[in-house]
Amino acid sequence: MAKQRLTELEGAVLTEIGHRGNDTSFKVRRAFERSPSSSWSGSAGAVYPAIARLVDAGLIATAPGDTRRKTRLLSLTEAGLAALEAWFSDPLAACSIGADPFRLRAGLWETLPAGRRSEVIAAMITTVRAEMAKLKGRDDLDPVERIGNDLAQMQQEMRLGWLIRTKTGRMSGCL
Amino acid sequence: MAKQRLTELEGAVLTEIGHRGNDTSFKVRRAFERSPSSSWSGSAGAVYPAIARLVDAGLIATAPGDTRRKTRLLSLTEAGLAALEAWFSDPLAACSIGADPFRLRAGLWETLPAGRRSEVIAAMITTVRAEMAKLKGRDDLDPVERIGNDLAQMQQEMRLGWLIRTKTGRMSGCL
DNA sequence: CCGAACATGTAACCTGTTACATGATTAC
DNA sequence: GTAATCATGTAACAGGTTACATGTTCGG
Repeated sequence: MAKQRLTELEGAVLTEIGHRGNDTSFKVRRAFERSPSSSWSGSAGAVYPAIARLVDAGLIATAPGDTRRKTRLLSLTEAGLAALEAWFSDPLAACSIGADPFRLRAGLWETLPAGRRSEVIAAMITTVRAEMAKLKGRDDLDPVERIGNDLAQMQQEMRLGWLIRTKTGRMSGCL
Repeated sequence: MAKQRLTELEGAVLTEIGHRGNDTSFKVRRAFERSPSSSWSGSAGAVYPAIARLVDAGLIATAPGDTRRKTRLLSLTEAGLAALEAWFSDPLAACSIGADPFRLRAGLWETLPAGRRSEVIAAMITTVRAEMAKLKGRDDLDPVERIGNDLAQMQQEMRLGWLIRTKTGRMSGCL
């Protein structure tokens, strides 16, 4: 009955329901769709089955909402709240490295010939700046999401700093 | 025949073969197993089928190696090299946000009662320091992987800074 | 000789993606 | 009225995880 360990998606679903006021499956799904992170597609085929699993595991309770639209209001059970806290308090899971597309690719840019490398680095700088502007423009965030958004901005700033250091370091060597 | 778009795993496989001297399926797999990132399991059921797909797509060429052990030596075809470069040069893919377990959880720590929150933050600080030490201890890295390792360290340093700022900020309010 | 590491793969299962299907409500 | 949004799901497919199966080579 009780789930062994929550996936990232399941933890995020419990977060949406427990701390972000998204009380229907649709709102949870839409929240993922609007997330700036590329790892959340918010596809119905992922979110609805995940919620169904969590209901089966006794972590989410359902109550009838607007009956004409057959909406189901979702809330965390006590077990769900405990599972969520266990999920987000686990240091090994929280502090692990994760999947960063930038980190995965950055080493390869150095293997390019100098001209092409400058082009690619310049394109990356432009794109990081654009992504950062998007993150800064988000203003309808609750406190929980605000912190995630701040951390995402800090990561983009870190990338930008690295790109600029790399560029100037290499360029000065080429002149 | 040609693949439409490479997944992160497929791009990483081509990287291992093209720029890290891992010329057999087993070495590629072992490289993923030893990666500090939690997103690579290096499971045979992921790596071998991925390589098979890339061979089918004409991106990887195979040559017989030690025949007794039926090893196959892998190398990138011209198409494979081009696909790899397209993969790592795409700015939108490279600069997207990715899946960060820390960012996903950090907002929730603030929802804990003060005592529990201090405990959790302290545990996170300890774990981030330990992870950072592991990253610093890795010394058998080629140039491509070295850059990825540096970026991972920078991210852990960023996390540590955030944790300490959060802790002191909150603690001073509590005193 | 025996265990660890090398070397390659498969099968069952679970999860996520894409695309489809259905229908109600709201804004113009 | 009609297009967008709300609202809930399913089916086919792709991909990853776990566990298993098989055999070789090397160090002690």
